[in-house]
Amino acid sequence: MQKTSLKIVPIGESQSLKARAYEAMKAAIAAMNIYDDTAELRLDERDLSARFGISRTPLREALAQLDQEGLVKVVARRGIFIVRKTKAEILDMITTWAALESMSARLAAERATPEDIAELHQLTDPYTDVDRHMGEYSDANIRFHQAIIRTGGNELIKHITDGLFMHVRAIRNRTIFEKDRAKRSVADHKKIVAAIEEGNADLAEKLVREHTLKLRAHVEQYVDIPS
Amino acid sequence: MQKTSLKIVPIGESQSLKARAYEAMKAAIAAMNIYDDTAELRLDERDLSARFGISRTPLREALAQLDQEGLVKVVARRGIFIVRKTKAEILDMITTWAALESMSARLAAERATPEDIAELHQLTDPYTDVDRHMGEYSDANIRFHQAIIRTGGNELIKHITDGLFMHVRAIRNRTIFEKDRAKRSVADHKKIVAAIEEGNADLAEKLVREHTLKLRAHVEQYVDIPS
DNA sequence: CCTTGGCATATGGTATGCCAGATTGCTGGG
DNA sequence: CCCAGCAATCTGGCATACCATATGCCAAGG
Repeated sequence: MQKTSLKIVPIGESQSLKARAYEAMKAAIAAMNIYDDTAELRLDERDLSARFGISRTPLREALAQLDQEGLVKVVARRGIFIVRKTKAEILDMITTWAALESMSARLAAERATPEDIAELHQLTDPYTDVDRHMGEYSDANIRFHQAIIRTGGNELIKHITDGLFMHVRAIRNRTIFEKDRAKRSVADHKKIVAAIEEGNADLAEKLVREHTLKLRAHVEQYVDIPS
Repeated sequence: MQKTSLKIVPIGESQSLKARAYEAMKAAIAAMNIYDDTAELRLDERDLSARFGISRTPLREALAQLDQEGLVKVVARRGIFIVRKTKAEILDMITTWAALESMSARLAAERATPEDIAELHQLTDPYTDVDRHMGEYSDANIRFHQAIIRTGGNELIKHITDGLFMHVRAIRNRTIFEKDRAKRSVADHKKIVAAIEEGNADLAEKLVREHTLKLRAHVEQYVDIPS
């Protein structure tokens, strides 16, 4: 090991235009909260490439990826459309999330470090009196679920849930604002942290699964997804 | 109803070159059983486009999708490489599969029709005397797991597992040929079918999870993945 | 005023050519 | 004989031009 080694860490972050277009598109779609407004969901290749200042080729490659990912749908000679999931698809997403996060909770119970536990506490404990922190809790709630997945340490699960994140976030944000749900959510979270902390994998998995399936049932019954 | 009505051709749908290139590439990769031979894993855009008889543009879009899917990795000015998963990634895949299939088993237990049950039996019962049917069983084994997922009825889970399928299939095929594992596999499958048949969701989920995690443990301990 | 056929236009699909970075191999100096 | 250095070449990235079809407007015919 050289003592004078430079920390070159080539951050010379000059990604390809394709990659940048992909990120930019994804961020733009995420920022528009697909399910709230009645926003325009039609896109135009030429317009986008002009606004990004690039040619259509790299943009089209980015769109092909977003298509593969299900965020967008390109229809020949018709246009490019931001995909709005149907209610059935959203329920499937929540179920899938339940499967993946509950498995992560199982893994987390087996391998969480004290730092991981501390983080989970930090995302839960301050909200015992949830009424006073509604604004923040919505965010903490989401970060809590991501923390469990991260603690589980399965990169593939993280990758897949990242793809679902945009949609699930929109749903969680929409449903958490009923006071009762927030209160029960916090209570659930505390039990989950406790189970992980004591290394009870079966219990942690079960609690997370039931917590998320509760959300699923709620959405199925009460939430109206415009189509 | 006119007697001389035209038999209008259904659709006459010709896919885009991009879509066809995508399918062709995927099939080609699947057919080469990535983990067995020491096959060439470098590809060349120009060569491929020439062999497909198309230009580079649609091919590149297909490759961008395969990249997004993780099947292929394109490196600027270096080449395109078929991705060989590392052992850690394969273990993550099996774990993810366990999460998704066990959730599917839970759903299956709640909604399986008599036809679904019959199919599961058909993929299990004939192999009680597994020694006599090793060749077929390897295939039936895989179809069994896919049948559970299909019966679960969650399209997203099906889509995700389809993406993992190529890799998981290679692993299952490689590990099933130890007679003891095959025998225990059949026994596990029978219990799973029974649990689904009697609508015991908790049990079905647990059995599937443990079945697949058993595979994970086996792979972790005994299978060597060349890198 | 309604129907109908065609033309203009919009929009994604494909082909092609050039660019720049990376690789490879040859050559000339040591 | 070895190796540094340069140049030809390989390879993916990007831009541009052209193609094919879906839509919509409009005019001609009834």
